[in-house]
Amino acid sequence: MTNKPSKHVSFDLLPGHYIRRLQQISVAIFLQETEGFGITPVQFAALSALEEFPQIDQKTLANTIGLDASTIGGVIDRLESRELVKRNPSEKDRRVHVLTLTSEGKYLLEDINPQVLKAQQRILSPLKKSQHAVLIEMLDTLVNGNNEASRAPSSIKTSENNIN
Amino acid sequence: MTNKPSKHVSFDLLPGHYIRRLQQISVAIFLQETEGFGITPVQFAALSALEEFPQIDQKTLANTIGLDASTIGGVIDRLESRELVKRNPSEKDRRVHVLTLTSEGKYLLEDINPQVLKAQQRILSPLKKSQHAVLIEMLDTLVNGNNEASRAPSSIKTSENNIN
DNA sequence: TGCGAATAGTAAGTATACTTATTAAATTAT
DNA sequence: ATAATTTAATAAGTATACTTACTATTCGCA
Repeated sequence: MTNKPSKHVSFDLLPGHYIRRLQQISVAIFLQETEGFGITPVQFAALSALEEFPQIDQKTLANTIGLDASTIGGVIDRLESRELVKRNPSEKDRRVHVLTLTSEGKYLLEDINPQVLKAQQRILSPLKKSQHAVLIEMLDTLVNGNNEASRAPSSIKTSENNIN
Repeated sequence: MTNKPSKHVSFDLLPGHYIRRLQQISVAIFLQETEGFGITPVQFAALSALEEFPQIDQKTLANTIGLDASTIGGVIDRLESRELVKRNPSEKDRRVHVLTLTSEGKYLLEDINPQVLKAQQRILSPLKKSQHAVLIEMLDTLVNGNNEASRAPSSIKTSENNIN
């Protein structure tokens, strides 16, 4: 490594490069396995979060799935135009749009879930089964350990006592 | 702020979700550590690849850093407008643009390299030192093991799809 | 040699994902 | 109570990153 003529960095040894490539691959596999649903990974995350936490507003949803406030609007626009999600004005705070899953949204989630799981397994498939949990654990450590670096930190993880 | 997390949030146990979040964080840290250079991770990868493999064309560069052919054009546009890179017509093949690093490009690479290394260390910092190589190894396994899933694989051509 | 196939690059369209700025509404401070 | 601040959402601008479609050129082969 130090016998290289120049002091350039071999970009393919850098974690950032691998992380970017893995994200590209992860998205590609997700889209392949969920073909026909027309749903992106981010849209799926939004729908899942809405199923788990109904009636949340856009900002909370953004924080939950790790998105910037300015990004979530477009995501909701696309889900709303397909009537998978509804935007309702809040009575308590007129700035807020309360989000709800429609029945179609719920049905789609049910249908797509097995395919999403298949995609996740396929992403991990080059690793030995015993290594899957090790990787997840490491990713969790990296994401939560670098929480402050992200614009949209998942604050729900750190504030309460649910850290395991 | 006070949104109650569930013990078992399905989507954030999924590797795809962690990978997406880690990519966001990785980019954010890169940009923080290289502030003032105005260079993105992809642009850095392109410059590094050009330093290592001078005189390559856009397609080869795209394959080298794992980018789609339609994405590399814009990246080169931006680097060329800052005169970090030059597009030269090839004499052998008039379709091809041969790329070269300018002196400014080389100087910038030299200057930015320490900051890039710092960024990479910061990304990994939540892990124990002994785990760094384990993670890189796993990422390498995942990226190369899922090579065919990516649009821009380094060498794989799906010769099977001659179906017209 | 000539013609269809393949290739390099570009363009248009869609979807994250960020930044800063703006608007409207709610909250805090004086 | 009014002013200052904060907040939720949106908008405009930039940069990946993909898809399909298109042009220009080169290659393969009969």
